[in-house]
Amino acid sequence: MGDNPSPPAAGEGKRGTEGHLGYLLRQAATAYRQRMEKALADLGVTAPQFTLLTMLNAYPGLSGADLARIALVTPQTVSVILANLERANLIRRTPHGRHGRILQAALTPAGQQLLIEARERVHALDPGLRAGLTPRDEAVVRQWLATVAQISPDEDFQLFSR
Amino acid sequence: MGDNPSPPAAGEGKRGTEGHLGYLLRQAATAYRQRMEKALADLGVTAPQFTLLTMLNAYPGLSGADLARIALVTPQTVSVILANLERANLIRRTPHGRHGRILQAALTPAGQQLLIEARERVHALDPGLRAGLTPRDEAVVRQWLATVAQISPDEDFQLFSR
DNA sequence: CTTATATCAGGTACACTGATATTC
DNA sequence: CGAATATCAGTGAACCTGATATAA
Repeated sequence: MGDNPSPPAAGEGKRGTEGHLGYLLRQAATAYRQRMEKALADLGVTAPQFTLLTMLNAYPGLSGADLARIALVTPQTVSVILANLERANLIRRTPHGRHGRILQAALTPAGQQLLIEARERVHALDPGLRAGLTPRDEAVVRQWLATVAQISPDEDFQLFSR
Repeated sequence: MGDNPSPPAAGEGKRGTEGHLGYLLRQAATAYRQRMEKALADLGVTAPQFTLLTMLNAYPGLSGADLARIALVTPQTVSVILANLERANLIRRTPHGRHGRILQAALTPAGQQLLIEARERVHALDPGLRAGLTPRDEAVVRQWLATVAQISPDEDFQLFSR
Protein backbone atom coordinates (compact mmCIF):
# COMPACT_ATOMS: atom_id res chain seq x y z
CA MET A 1 0.00 0.00 0.00
CA GLY A 2 1.01 3.62 -0.29
CA ASP A 3 2.00 4.11 3.38
CA ASN A 4 0.16 7.36 3.99
CA PRO A 5 -0.83 9.66 6.84
CA SER A 6 -4.13 7.93 7.66
CA PRO A 7 -5.62 7.09 4.30
CA PRO A 8 -9.37 6.69 4.72
CA ALA A 9 -10.98 3.26 4.41
CA ALA A 10 -14.36 2.37 2.97
CA GLY A 11 -16.13 1.17 6.09
CA GLU A 12 -13.87 2.23 8.90
CA GLY A 13 -13.60 4.57 11.86
CA LYS A 14 -13.93 8.13 10.63
CA ARG A 15 -17.51 8.57 9.55
CA GLY A 16 -16.72 11.12 6.89
CA THR A 17 -19.46 13.49 7.98
CA GLU A 18 -17.18 16.47 7.60
CA GLY A 19 -16.57 16.18 3.85
CA HIS A 20 -18.04 18.27 1.07
CA LEU A 21 -21.81 17.95 0.89
CA GLY A 22 -21.78 17.21 -2.83
CA TYR A 23 -19.07 14.64 -2.35
CA LEU A 24 -21.14 12.90 0.30
CA LEU A 25 -24.13 12.95 -2.03
CA ARG A 26 -22.08 11.34 -4.77
CA GLN A 27 -20.69 8.68 -2.49
CA ALA A 28 -24.09 7.81 -1.06
CA ALA A 29 -25.72 7.64 -4.48
CA THR A 30 -22.88 5.56 -5.89
CA ALA A 31 -23.03 3.10 -3.01
CA TYR A 32 -26.81 2.81 -3.25
CA ARG A 33 -26.73 2.45 -7.01
CA GLN A 34 -24.21 -0.35 -6.79
CA ARG A 35 -26.31 -2.18 -4.22
CA MET A 36 -29.27 -1.74 -6.52
CA GLU A 37 -27.44 -2.94 -9.63
CA LYS A 38 -26.23 -5.95 -7.68
CA ALA A 39 -29.72 -6.78 -6.51
CA LEU A 40 -31.10 -6.49 -10.04
CA ALA A 41 -28.21 -8.10 -11.91
CA ASP A 42 -29.55 -11.63 -12.29
CA LEU A 43 -32.88 -10.27 -13.52
CA GLY A 44 -31.02 -8.86 -16.48
CA VAL A 45 -32.16 -5.30 -15.84
CA THR A 46 -30.08 -2.23 -15.07
CA ALA A 47 -30.89 0.64 -12.73
CA PRO A 48 -31.76 3.11 -15.50
CA GLN A 49 -33.94 0.47 -17.13
CA PHE A 50 -35.69 -0.13 -13.82
CA THR A 51 -36.29 3.58 -13.50
CA LEU A 52 -37.96 3.80 -16.90
CA LEU A 53 -40.02 0.68 -16.23
CA THR A 54 -41.23 2.21 -12.98
CA MET A 55 -42.15 5.45 -14.71
CA LEU A 56 -43.98 3.64 -17.48
CA ASN A 57 -45.85 1.56 -14.96
CA ALA A 58 -47.04 4.67 -13.20
CA TYR A 59 -47.80 6.58 -16.38
CA PRO A 60 -48.42 4.20 -19.30
CA GLY A 61 -48.38 5.78 -22.71
CA LEU A 62 -45.57 8.24 -22.13
CA SER A 63 -43.46 9.04 -25.18
CA GLY A 64 -39.68 8.93 -25.33
CA ALA A 65 -39.54 12.70 -25.16
CA ASP A 66 -41.77 12.69 -22.08
CA LEU A 67 -39.53 10.17 -20.36
CA ALA A 68 -36.44 12.15 -21.23
CA ARG A 69 -37.83 15.25 -19.54
CA ILE A 70 -38.83 13.64 -16.28
CA ALA A 71 -35.80 11.33 -16.11
CA LEU A 72 -33.37 14.21 -16.68
CA VAL A 73 -31.60 12.66 -19.67
CA THR A 74 -31.48 13.36 -23.38
CA PRO A 75 -34.06 11.88 -25.77
CA GLN A 76 -31.26 9.95 -27.46
CA THR A 77 -30.37 8.19 -24.24
CA VAL A 78 -33.99 7.30 -23.61
CA SER A 79 -34.22 6.01 -27.15
CA VAL A 80 -31.38 3.58 -26.56
CA ILE A 81 -32.74 2.36 -23.24
CA LEU A 82 -36.22 1.92 -24.69
CA ALA A 83 -34.77 -0.02 -27.61
CA ASN A 84 -33.04 -2.36 -25.16
CA LEU A 85 -36.23 -2.79 -23.18
CA GLU A 86 -38.24 -3.47 -26.31
CA ARG A 87 -35.69 -5.98 -27.54
CA ALA A 88 -36.08 -7.77 -24.19
CA ASN A 89 -39.86 -7.80 -24.68
CA LEU A 90 -40.43 -5.75 -21.53
CA ILE A 91 -42.17 -2.85 -23.23
CA ARG A 92 -44.15 -2.30 -26.40
CA ARG A 93 -44.36 0.90 -28.40
CA THR A 94 -47.33 1.82 -30.52
CA PRO A 95 -47.83 4.82 -32.78
CA HIS A 96 -50.14 7.45 -31.42
CA GLY A 97 -52.76 7.38 -34.19
CA ARG A 98 -53.75 11.03 -34.19
CA HIS A 99 -50.44 12.64 -33.25
CA GLY A 100 -47.48 12.57 -35.62
CA ARG A 101 -44.68 10.13 -35.05
CA ILE A 102 -45.15 9.89 -31.32
CA LEU A 103 -44.57 6.40 -29.99
CA GLN A 104 -46.37 5.57 -26.79
CA ALA A 105 -44.60 3.04 -24.59
CA ALA A 106 -46.20 0.65 -22.16
CA LEU A 107 -45.18 -2.41 -20.19
CA THR A 108 -45.81 -5.85 -21.64
CA PRO A 109 -47.11 -8.57 -19.30
CA ALA A 110 -43.53 -9.82 -19.09
CA GLY A 111 -42.45 -6.32 -18.19
CA GLN A 112 -45.04 -6.03 -15.46
CA GLN A 113 -44.04 -9.40 -14.06
CA LEU A 114 -40.37 -8.47 -14.05
CA LEU A 115 -41.10 -5.09 -12.50
CA ILE A 116 -42.84 -6.81 -9.60
CA GLU A 117 -39.81 -8.95 -8.86
CA ALA A 118 -37.41 -6.08 -9.38
CA ARG A 119 -39.37 -3.80 -7.08
CA GLU A 120 -39.34 -6.45 -4.39
CA ARG A 121 -35.57 -6.60 -4.45
CA VAL A 122 -35.17 -2.85 -4.51
CA HIS A 123 -37.59 -2.45 -1.64
CA ALA A 124 -35.56 -5.00 0.29
CA LEU A 125 -32.81 -2.38 0.38
CA ASP A 126 -35.06 0.13 2.11
CA PRO A 127 -34.18 -0.68 5.71
CA GLY A 128 -30.56 0.20 4.99
CA LEU A 129 -31.84 3.47 3.62
CA ARG A 130 -33.67 4.37 6.80
CA ALA A 131 -31.02 3.22 9.24
CA GLY A 132 -31.46 5.32 12.35
CA LEU A 133 -33.71 7.91 10.78
CA THR A 134 -36.59 9.32 12.77
CA PRO A 135 -39.76 10.22 10.86
CA ARG A 136 -38.94 13.89 11.35
CA ASP A 137 -35.41 13.42 10.04
CA GLU A 138 -36.69 11.45 7.08
CA ALA A 139 -38.92 14.38 6.20
CA VAL A 140 -35.89 16.67 6.33
CA VAL A 141 -33.91 14.36 4.07
CA ARG A 142 -36.77 13.97 1.61
CA GLN A 143 -37.28 17.70 1.43
CA TRP A 144 -33.59 18.28 0.83
CA LEU A 145 -33.30 15.62 -1.88
CA ALA A 146 -36.35 16.96 -3.65
CA THR A 147 -34.94 20.47 -3.57
CA VAL A 148 -31.58 19.41 -4.93
CA ALA A 149 -33.22 17.32 -7.67
CA GLN A 150 -35.60 20.11 -8.54
CA ILE A 151 -33.00 22.59 -9.69
CA SER A 152 -32.72 22.46 -13.45
CA PRO A 153 -29.40 20.99 -14.61
CA ASP A 154 -28.66 24.00 -16.80
CA GLU A 155 -30.56 26.66 -14.93
CA ASP A 156 -27.58 28.97 -15.11
CA PHE A 157 -27.28 28.60 -18.85
CA GLN A 158 -30.75 28.64 -20.33
CA LEU A 159 -30.94 32.36 -19.65
CA PHE A 160 -27.90 33.14 -21.73
CA SER A 161 -27.11 30.52 -24.34
CA ARG A 162 -29.67 29.66 -27.03
CA MET B 1 -47.34 14.24 -26.00
CA GLY B 2 -48.82 11.15 -24.50
CA ASP B 3 -51.93 12.83 -23.08
CA ASN B 4 -51.82 11.26 -19.65
CA PRO B 5 -53.49 11.58 -16.27
CA SER B 6 -51.13 14.19 -14.82
CA PRO B 7 -47.71 13.15 -16.04
CA PRO B 8 -45.09 14.70 -13.77
CA ALA B 9 -42.86 17.48 -14.99
CA ALA B 10 -39.25 18.17 -14.12
CA GLY B 11 -39.59 21.45 -12.27
CA GLU B 12 -43.30 21.75 -11.69
CA GLY B 13 -45.96 21.81 -8.99
CA LYS B 14 -45.82 18.56 -7.07
CA ARG B 15 -42.62 18.56 -5.09
CA GLY B 16 -42.13 14.81 -5.27
CA THR B 17 -41.36 14.47 -1.58
CA GLU B 18 -43.56 11.40 -1.31
CA GLY B 19 -41.67 9.14 -3.68
CA HIS B 20 -39.36 6.27 -2.88
CA LEU B 21 -36.39 7.39 -0.84
CA GLY B 22 -33.90 5.65 -3.14
CA TYR B 23 -35.57 7.17 -6.15
CA LEU B 24 -35.23 10.63 -4.65
CA LEU B 25 -31.57 9.94 -3.91
CA ARG B 26 -30.98 8.93 -7.52
CA GLN B 27 -32.75 11.99 -8.87
CA ALA B 28 -30.88 14.37 -6.60
CA ALA B 29 -27.50 12.81 -7.35
CA THR B 30 -28.21 12.79 -11.09
CA ALA B 31 -29.22 16.42 -11.09
CA TYR B 32 -26.20 17.44 -9.06
CA ARG B 33 -23.86 15.34 -11.15
CA GLN B 34 -25.12 16.94 -14.33
CA ARG B 35 -24.65 20.41 -12.89
CA MET B 36 -21.16 19.39 -11.88
CA GLU B 37 -20.26 17.88 -15.26
CA LYS B 38 -21.56 21.01 -16.92
CA ALA B 39 -19.46 23.23 -14.69
CA LEU B 40 -16.35 21.15 -15.35
CA ALA B 41 -16.92 20.44 -19.04
CA ASP B 42 -14.73 23.15 -20.56
CA LEU B 43 -11.88 22.22 -18.22
CA GLY B 44 -11.79 18.84 -19.93
CA VAL B 45 -12.28 16.91 -16.72
CA THR B 46 -15.10 14.55 -15.78
CA ALA B 47 -16.71 14.11 -12.38
CA PRO B 48 -15.01 10.78 -11.60
CA GLN B 49 -11.69 12.29 -12.65
CA PHE B 50 -12.30 15.24 -10.35
CA THR B 51 -13.05 12.83 -7.53
CA LEU B 52 -9.77 10.99 -7.97
CA LEU B 53 -7.85 14.23 -8.29
CA THR B 54 -9.36 15.44 -5.04
CA MET B 55 -8.47 12.21 -3.28
CA LEU B 56 -4.92 12.29 -4.59
CA ASN B 57 -4.54 15.88 -3.51
CA ALA B 58 -5.59 14.98 0.02
CA TYR B 59 -3.55 11.77 0.14
CA PRO B 60 -0.66 11.90 -2.33
CA GLY B 61 1.02 8.58 -2.99
CA LEU B 62 -2.07 6.40 -2.96
CA SER B 63 -1.94 3.37 -5.23
CA GLY B 64 -4.60 2.38 -7.73
CA ALA B 65 -5.82 -0.34 -5.40
CA ASP B 66 -6.07 2.17 -2.55
CA LEU B 67 -8.13 4.51 -4.67
CA ALA B 68 -10.39 1.70 -5.80
CA ARG B 69 -11.22 0.82 -2.21
CA ILE B 70 -12.10 4.31 -1.04
CA ALA B 71 -13.83 5.33 -4.27
CA LEU B 72 -16.00 2.22 -4.28
CA VAL B 73 -15.07 1.08 -7.78
CA THR B 74 -13.03 -1.78 -9.19
CA PRO B 75 -9.25 -1.50 -9.62
CA GLN B 76 -9.75 -1.84 -13.36
CA THR B 77 -11.97 1.21 -13.48
CA VAL B 78 -9.47 3.21 -11.47
CA SER B 79 -6.76 2.03 -13.81
CA VAL B 80 -8.60 3.46 -16.81
CA ILE B 81 -9.31 6.77 -15.13
CA LEU B 82 -5.72 7.09 -13.93
CA ALA B 83 -4.48 6.32 -17.44
CA ASN B 84 -6.65 9.13 -18.81
CA LEU B 85 -5.41 11.52 -16.11
CA GLU B 86 -1.81 10.57 -16.80
CA ARG B 87 -2.28 11.01 -20.53
CA ALA B 88 -3.57 14.52 -19.79
CA ASN B 89 -0.49 15.19 -17.69
CA LEU B 90 -2.54 15.79 -14.56
CA ILE B 91 -0.97 13.04 -12.48
CA ARG B 92 2.30 11.18 -12.41
CA ARG B 93 2.86 7.62 -11.25
CA THR B 94 6.12 6.39 -9.83
CA PRO B 95 7.12 2.89 -8.74
CA HIS B 96 7.29 2.39 -5.00
CA GLY B 97 10.95 1.38 -4.71
CA ARG B 98 10.68 -1.06 -1.82
CA HIS B 99 7.23 -2.52 -2.43
CA GLY B 100 6.45 -4.75 -5.39
CA ARG B 101 4.78 -3.30 -8.43
CA ILE B 102 2.88 -0.63 -6.54
CA LEU B 103 2.55 2.63 -8.44
CA GLN B 104 2.12 5.70 -6.30
CA ALA B 105 0.11 8.45 -7.93
CA ALA B 106 0.43 12.18 -7.26
CA LEU B 107 -0.73 15.39 -8.88
CA THR B 108 1.53 17.19 -11.31
CA PRO B 109 1.78 20.98 -11.06
CA ALA B 110 -0.66 21.13 -13.96
CA GLY B 111 -2.95 18.81 -12.05
CA GLN B 112 -2.80 20.98 -8.95
CA GLN B 113 -3.53 24.08 -10.99
CA LEU B 114 -6.49 22.46 -12.69
CA LEU B 115 -7.81 21.11 -9.41
CA ILE B 116 -7.86 24.63 -7.99
CA GLU B 117 -9.97 25.92 -10.85
CA ALA B 118 -12.19 22.85 -10.83
CA ARG B 119 -12.77 23.10 -7.10
CA GLU B 120 -13.77 26.74 -7.46
CA ARG B 121 -16.47 25.85 -9.94
CA VAL B 122 -17.73 22.94 -7.91
CA HIS B 123 -17.82 25.05 -4.77
CA ALA B 124 -19.84 27.61 -6.67
CA LEU B 125 -22.62 25.04 -6.73
CA ASP B 126 -22.70 24.81 -2.95
CA PRO B 127 -25.36 27.43 -2.26
CA GLY B 128 -27.84 25.43 -4.32
CA LEU B 129 -26.91 22.45 -2.16
CA ARG B 130 -27.76 24.24 1.07
CA ALA B 131 -30.93 25.92 -0.10
CA GLY B 132 -33.09 26.35 2.97
CA LEU B 133 -31.10 24.06 5.20
CA THR B 134 -30.56 24.95 8.84
CA PRO B 135 -27.27 23.91 10.43
CA ARG B 136 -29.11 21.26 12.38
CA ASP B 137 -30.81 19.91 9.27
CA GLU B 138 -27.51 19.89 7.44
CA ALA B 139 -26.06 17.72 10.18
CA VAL B 140 -28.97 15.33 9.77
CA VAL B 141 -28.44 15.15 6.03
CA ARG B 142 -24.70 14.67 6.37
CA GLN B 143 -25.16 11.89 8.88
CA TRP B 144 -27.68 10.15 6.66
CA LEU B 145 -25.55 10.41 3.52
CA ALA B 146 -22.51 9.10 5.35
CA THR B 147 -24.50 6.16 6.69
CA VAL B 148 -25.89 5.25 3.28
CA ALA B 149 -22.45 5.53 1.71
CA GLN B 150 -20.87 3.52 4.47
CA ILE B 151 -22.74 0.29 3.85
CA SER B 152 -20.63 -2.09 1.81
CA PRO B 153 -21.95 -2.55 -1.73
CA ASP B 154 -22.12 -6.34 -1.36
CA GLU B 155 -22.64 -6.62 2.36
CA ASP B 156 -25.58 -8.94 1.87
CA PHE B 157 -23.62 -11.30 -0.34
CA GLN B 158 -20.19 -11.67 1.16
CA LEU B 159 -21.69 -13.85 3.88
CA PHE B 160 -23.06 -16.40 1.44
CA SER B 161 -21.31 -16.44 -1.87
CA ARG B 162 -17.56 -17.00 -2.10
C1' DC C 1 -41.50 28.16 -41.21
C1' DT C 2 -41.36 26.65 -36.63
C1' DT C 3 -41.74 23.20 -33.31
C1' DA C 4 -41.65 18.60 -31.50
C1' DT C 5 -40.61 13.81 -32.10
C1' DA C 6 -37.76 9.92 -33.14
C1' DT C 7 -33.76 8.07 -34.76
C1' DC C 8 -29.07 7.39 -36.99
C1' DA C 9 -24.12 8.17 -36.72
C1' DG C 10 -20.15 8.80 -34.13
C1' DG C 11 -17.65 9.16 -30.03
C1' DT C 12 -16.19 8.65 -25.12
C1' DA C 13 -15.90 7.77 -20.19
C1' DC C 14 -17.09 4.43 -17.14
C1' DA C 15 -17.75 -0.12 -15.23
C1' DC C 16 -17.82 -4.92 -15.38
C1' DT C 17 -15.74 -10.00 -15.81
C1' DG C 18 -11.85 -12.74 -16.82
C1' DA C 19 -7.10 -13.68 -17.54
C1' DT C 20 -2.18 -12.73 -16.90
C1' DA C 21 2.39 -11.19 -15.11
C1' DT C 22 4.73 -9.70 -11.20
C1' DT C 23 6.15 -9.24 -6.57
C1' DC C 24 6.10 -9.97 -1.55
C1' DC D 1 2.06 -21.49 -2.62
C1' DG D 2 -1.04 -17.63 -1.51
C1' DA D 3 -2.12 -12.71 -1.51
C1' DA D 4 -1.86 -8.29 -3.42
C1' DT D 5 -0.99 -5.26 -7.32
C1' DA D 6 -1.32 -3.67 -12.01
C1' DT D 7 -2.75 -4.26 -16.44
C1' DC D 8 -4.57 -6.30 -20.96
C1' DA D 9 -8.60 -7.94 -23.51
C1' DG D 10 -13.30 -7.85 -24.35
C1' DT D 11 -17.93 -6.35 -23.49
C1' DG D 12 -21.68 -3.38 -22.56
C1' DA D 13 -24.92 0.19 -20.81
C1' DA D 14 -25.19 4.92 -20.59
C1' DC D 15 -24.45 9.44 -22.03
C1' DC D 16 -23.27 13.05 -25.10
C1' DT D 17 -23.26 16.22 -29.66
C1' DG D 18 -24.73 16.67 -34.28
C1' DA D 19 -27.47 15.69 -38.23
C1' DT D 20 -31.66 13.97 -40.44
C1' DA D 21 -36.54 12.74 -41.57
C1' DT D 22 -41.18 13.27 -40.41
C1' DA D 23 -45.32 15.30 -38.90
C1' DA D 24 -48.37 18.81 -36.36
